[in-house]
Amino acid sequence: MRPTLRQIEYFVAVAEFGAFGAAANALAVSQPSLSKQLASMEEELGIVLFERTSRRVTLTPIGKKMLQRARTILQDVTEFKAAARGSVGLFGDRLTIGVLPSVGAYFMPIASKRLHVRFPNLRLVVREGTTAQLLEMLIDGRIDTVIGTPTNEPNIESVSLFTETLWVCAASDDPLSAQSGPVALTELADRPLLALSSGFTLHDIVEDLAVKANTFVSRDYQGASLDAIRQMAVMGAGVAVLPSLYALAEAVRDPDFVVRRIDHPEARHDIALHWRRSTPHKDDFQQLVEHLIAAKQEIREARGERFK
Amino acid sequence: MRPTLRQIEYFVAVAEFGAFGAAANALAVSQPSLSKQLASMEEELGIVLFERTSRRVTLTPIGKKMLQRARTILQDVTEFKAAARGSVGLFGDRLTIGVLPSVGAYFMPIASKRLHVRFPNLRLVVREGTTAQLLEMLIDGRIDTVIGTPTNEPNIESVSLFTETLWVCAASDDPLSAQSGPVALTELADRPLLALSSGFTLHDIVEDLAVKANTFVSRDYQGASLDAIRQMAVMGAGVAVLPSLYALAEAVRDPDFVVRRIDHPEARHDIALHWRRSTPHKDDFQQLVEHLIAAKQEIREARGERFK
DNA sequence: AGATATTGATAGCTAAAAGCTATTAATGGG
DNA sequence: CCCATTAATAGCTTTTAGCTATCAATATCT
Repeated sequence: MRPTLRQIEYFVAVAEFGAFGAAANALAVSQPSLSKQLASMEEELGIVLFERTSRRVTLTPIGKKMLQRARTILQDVTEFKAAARGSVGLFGDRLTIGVLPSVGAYFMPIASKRLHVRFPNLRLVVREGTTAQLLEMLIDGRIDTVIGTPTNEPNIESVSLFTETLWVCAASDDPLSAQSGPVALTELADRPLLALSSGFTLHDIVEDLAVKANTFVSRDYQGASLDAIRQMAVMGAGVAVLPSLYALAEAVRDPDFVVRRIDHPEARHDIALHWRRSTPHKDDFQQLVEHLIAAKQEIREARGERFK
Repeated sequence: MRPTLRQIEYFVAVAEFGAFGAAANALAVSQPSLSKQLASMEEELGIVLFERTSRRVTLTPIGKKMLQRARTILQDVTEFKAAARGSVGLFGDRLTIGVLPSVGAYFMPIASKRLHVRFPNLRLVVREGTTAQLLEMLIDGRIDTVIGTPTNEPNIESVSLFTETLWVCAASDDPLSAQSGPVALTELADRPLLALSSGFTLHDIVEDLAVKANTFVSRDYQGASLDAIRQMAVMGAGVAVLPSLYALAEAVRDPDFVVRRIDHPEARHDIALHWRRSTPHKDDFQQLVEHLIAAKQEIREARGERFK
C-alpha cells in the first residue's frame, strides 16, 4: 500500500533532522536508501515535500501540511502496537461471557471480583440466557465462553466447574417449613413443584424429579425468574425448587427464609465452562476454570454454619 | 516498519469479509499471500487476531479492539493521500509571503482578493518587514517568497513586478501644497525630507534624492511607518516622501490631501518578487508574478483621473 | 580564486520481502 | 463415507528495499 509506513517514517525523520544524512543515520539506514524512498514517495504522491539545497533541506508549504498528517499516522501505529503489547493478559483485555441467571446474579459478582484482583486489565461483559441460547451465541462467535449446563455440541470443549444442589422452599405455614435438614422425595408427593420455565435445563431436572416424587410441575406458575418462583412458593402456590447458589444466598440474607436440600442423587445441577474448540485461548480458559472453581469455594466458605 | 500498512489493510479486509479467500479475492492477491501476511502480523504483534475454523473466521476479543485502531490508521492514510492530491493548486494550498509595509497595506488586499478568485484553495500568510529582514527569512525557509526591492543575493531569483513613483506631501499651508502636478527637485531645496527609518530601501533612495535636491533627510523625525511620516509632514515638520501605493491610496480617500509626484528619473522604487533558486515551485511563481502585475494594473485603473 | 569538505542523487548489485501455483489438512454437508 | 470448501504449507519467482561506490553541486576555507 502506497505510501508505505516506512516512507512516512522516513519523511518525518528527514523533516525533523532537516537533513537526509542525519536522518538516515538516526534510522540506521544508508543515505541513498532514504533518498530513494523519499523520491519514490514524492513521485507516487505527485507532490514535492522537500526543497533541496546542498546545505539544507526545507519543507515545502505542501510538505508542512503533509507532515502533520504523517505524524498522526505514525502516532496511530505506535498506539496500535502498544495496544497489542497491552493485550497480553487473559484473553487480551476483554471477555464476553454468557451465564445462566442464577450464575449471573449470585456467582459472577464474587467471581468477577476475584478475577479483577488477579487480572486488573480484564473487562468482563456478562450476558444471561438459557444454556441453549448461550451455546448458540458461543458458536456464532457473539460471546467468548459460557457458564452453563453440560452439552454434547460438537466443536465445543467443556470443563466441569461445580455442581449445584437443589433446594425447596414453601410457605412459612407449610409443614415443609416446620422442619429443617434435608427433605426426602417422598415428602414432596402430590405437592405441585414450581420451576423455571422450560428452556432452562433446571426445568427438565425438576420434571424428572417430579416423576420420581410422584408429583408434577405446576403448569400455571412457571416462573421466568428464580425470584418469581420463590414469591409464588411463599404465597402458597406450591413448592419452589431452587438451585443452591440462589437458595443459600437468599437464606443467608433472610434467616426466616426456610430452605431444605432435596436428598436425592439426581437433585443436582451440573455447571460447566464451555468454549469453542477452535479458540486460540485454551491456556487462558484453563486459568479461568481454576479461578471460577476457587470463587465457588469462596462462596461456600462464606455461608453460615447451617449450610456447610 | 512493522506492522506494515499492507498487513493492516489485509487484516481489515479479512475482518470485513469474514473469510481469507473472499478477502484475498477482493484485494486481488492470492489467498496464501494474504494468509502469510496475517500470520506474520500476528506473530510480530504477539497476539492472535482471528480464530480460525475451516468454515468461518472470527475476530478474537483482542482482534476486535485492534480492528478499530486498524481502521483509524487506514482512514488517516486515505486522508493523507487525499491531501496530497488536493495540493495541486498554486504552492499546494498555502503560501507565506513577506512584503514591505506599503505593499502589505495597500497592495496585498487587492492582490490577495484577486488570487483568491483564481485559486480558491490558496491560503496567503503575509508578513511585513524590511527587504533585508524578509530576505533573511526567505533564505532560512521561514517564508516562501518576498515582495521587496531588488537584491543581488546569491541563490535568490527575482522578477520585477512594478515601479512605484515617489510623491511628496507637506502641510496644507505650505507653498508646495498650493500647486498640483509634478514637483521639480529644485523646489525641494533646503526643505527637510521625511523618510522611513533606515533599513528600508526607501530611506536610502530618499537620501540620494536629498543630495541631488541640495537638501537633507530630517534626523529628528525618521518615521517607523508611512502614516507617521505623513502626520509629521501635515504638522509642518518637513516634506514627506511617500511611495505611490501609499500616497495615492490616501489621496483618493481624502481629496484635501495634496500629493505631488517628484519629477525625477531616480524618484522611484522598484519592487520585485523573490524566491529561492532551489524552490520546486518555479512555474507557480511565474503564475504568481502575472497575477501580481495584473493586480497592480487594477489598482492603477481604480485611481481617480487626477493620478492617471 | 582554487582546493576541500559536505551533502544529496545516481548506478549497479545483493538481500529481503511479497507474491504465485500446487498441494495438503481439516471439516461440514450430502 | 465421500465430496466440496477453506485455510495453511512448500517451493519457487518477482518485486522491493537496502548497501557500497561514485558523481554533482556548492559552501567554506585558505
